[in-house]
Amino acid sequence: MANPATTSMRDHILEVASDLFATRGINATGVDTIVAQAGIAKMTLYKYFKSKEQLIVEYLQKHDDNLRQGLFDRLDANKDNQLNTLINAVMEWIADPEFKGFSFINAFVEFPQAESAVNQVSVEFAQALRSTIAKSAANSGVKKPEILAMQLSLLIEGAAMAEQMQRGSGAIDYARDAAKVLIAAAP
Amino acid sequence: MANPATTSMRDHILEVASDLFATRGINATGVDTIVAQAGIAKMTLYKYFKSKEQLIVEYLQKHDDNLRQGLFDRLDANKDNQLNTLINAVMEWIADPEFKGFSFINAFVEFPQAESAVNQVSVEFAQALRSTIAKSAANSGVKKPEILAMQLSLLIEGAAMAEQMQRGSGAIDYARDAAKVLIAAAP
DNA sequence: TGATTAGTGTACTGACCTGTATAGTACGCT
DNA sequence: AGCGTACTATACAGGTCAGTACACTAATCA
Repeated sequence: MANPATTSMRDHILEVASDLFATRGINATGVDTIVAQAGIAKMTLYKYFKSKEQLIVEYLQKHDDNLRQGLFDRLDANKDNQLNTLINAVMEWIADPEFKGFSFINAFVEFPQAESAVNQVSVEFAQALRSTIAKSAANSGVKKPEILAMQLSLLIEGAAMAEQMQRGSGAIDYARDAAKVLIAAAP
Repeated sequence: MANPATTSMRDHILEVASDLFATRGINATGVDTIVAQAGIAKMTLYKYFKSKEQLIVEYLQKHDDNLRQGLFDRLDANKDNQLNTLINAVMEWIADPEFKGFSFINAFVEFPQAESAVNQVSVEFAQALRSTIAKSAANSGVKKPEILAMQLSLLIEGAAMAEQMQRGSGAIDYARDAAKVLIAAAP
């Protein structure tokens, strides 16, 4: 492990696992791979996480926290024109070369069964993002913030997929333009 | 197997596999499961398909053909207002309770590595859908059909994901509304 | 010094994976 | 009757999966 003093073992493991989940996919990443990449013993992983599923759920949680925190920081810094600020922040997030897709979408696809805890958590986070957008819309005086939020989240999720599938396709810019049109058209 | 006279063995296998891929996920569906569900011997599967990967690719191809054919039929039946016809057709496709997501998106997520044949085929089909939309846009006299097509495809893919994650969320209707706004705003 | 704690390394279990080998059966055609 | 084809059933190879057992080392702290 690189830096045991500043980074706790638990965080280190979660970080390595997150990176592998994001780049290779969740199901395609075995526990042995995580252990090897983290340079630790398997027992250590299972000391901090009771199962691979727990690791996955915490990975989703972490990504959600990061996204959420980034958005809130931007929104706090720019109190007016919240909706555009939010859209710009999300699009920059997607445009980052390190972006590997929204983890909750990927996890949802990899765990399609509603009984799965991973599936449930994914759905929750998708709804949370939508409700964050809705709050911004409400603050901007939009009459039916939930509807606009849904529409914007479609654009956002679509842009994330498109940009993942074909980097530099222009999806981000066109999504931003479309968002502006939809925002302007919302009562 | 149910009906060997009207359905060839090969089609039967592909049909069973497609159903399992769509409902359980591709990686989560083992060859043994397909074989058991189809009521055949494993050797028979490998007589018709040289690998699981080939089965996956043909599954994607089949779904793409179905979607494409459905759209063309609708477009042929309604020569004017092609863009709205197309959007309506896609949204009905998604609203179908049997709809389990666009297979090319799910496959792309399950096979994130660009080297994978499944990944490449998925990207191709995503682009093909976009170019179908672009043609309709061009026929409708839109100035920059590729841009509008990209925006509409974001909405479509987003709506597919949202409807998958939460049935009856209204995503479809709001996506349709958003599409109308974007189409009206396109030069 | 001695005990506790954190972590390592290796080997293992039992299940599941894709793909193959092999022997046998059912049936139609000539 | 004899042959070829299509398919089945079972077993297996070789690998990977998640998760556990156990003996070991190194460091900390009383």
